[in-house]
Amino acid sequence: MEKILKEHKIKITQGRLILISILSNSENALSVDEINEQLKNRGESLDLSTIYRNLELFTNKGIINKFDLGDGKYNYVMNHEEHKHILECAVCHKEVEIDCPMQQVEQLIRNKTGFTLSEDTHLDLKFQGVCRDCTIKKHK
Amino acid sequence: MEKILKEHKIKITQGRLILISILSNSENALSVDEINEQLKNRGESLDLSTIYRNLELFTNKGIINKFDLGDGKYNYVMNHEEHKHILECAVCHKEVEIDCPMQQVEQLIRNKTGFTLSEDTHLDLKFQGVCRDCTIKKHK
DNA sequence: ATGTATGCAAAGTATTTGCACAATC
DNA sequence: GATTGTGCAAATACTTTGCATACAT
Repeated sequence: MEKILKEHKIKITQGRLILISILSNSENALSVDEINEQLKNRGESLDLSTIYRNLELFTNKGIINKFDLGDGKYNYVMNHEEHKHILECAVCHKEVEIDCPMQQVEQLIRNKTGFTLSEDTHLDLKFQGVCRDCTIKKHK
Repeated sequence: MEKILKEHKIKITQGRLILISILSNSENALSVDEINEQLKNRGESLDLSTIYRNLELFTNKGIINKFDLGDGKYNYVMNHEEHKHILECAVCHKEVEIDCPMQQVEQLIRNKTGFTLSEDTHLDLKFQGVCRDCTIKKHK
């Protein structure tokens, strides 16, 4: 657990270690409520503001991802797949890089159906698109 | 606009017609704030509670979709692609049907990058997965 | 010792709900 | 005319922020 924090140059505190541990041990995206429950289960406690502040820190560092799974609040998961995809505009050929959006889709599907997608589901995803500028020009 | 409401057996009111009209005229997912702005632009007004109640109604009827685009609130779009995908468990071959999750991905990408994905991006999406029961058995 | 993290209390934002009145079929 | 929708006001849920104290290096 310490390794993750060190790698991202985050000061090590008891609370952060526990948070990372809780997140690492869950395949599901966890709500703040669920994280709090798990803290209680371990006989620990952290203030809500501390939890939120650290989750935001971890999110900014790319350690975790947060998604709304349709329940009006955020759910947090370890960011296992850090790979990117390239989007190329079909008109002007400008390129943009995006984080693979499939982790969110995987969480949504897991949440709604209980199905765990196989890891390679998205590997050959090719996105085709048109950038904003070219979209605007087209409409003129 | 009336047609959509009639098709779903929703009582026609002035407010609902305007809401559907606003949503129909936007390719982007709109936040409640943005919907409210557009109401003002048209010289109309609806109470927030009315807006929320109707958006929920439309969502339940499948007329619109709501997504969080990473800004902590919901954004609402007409549900253009109503097609489903079949998820088959690789172990027990149970099947589950899910709404195509790509509309949310498209909105996320449009929101973050300005790119509009081509409509056929997702047509040949094949999801492979394992259902909850079989996942649990595997871990035993 | 310095800088950063935490807890507490309060505030902010998005959304929901109860109820009386108004609009629709 | 009976039922359903709306506005208003208040409540709820989630998340954020300010500040004084505590912790980590």
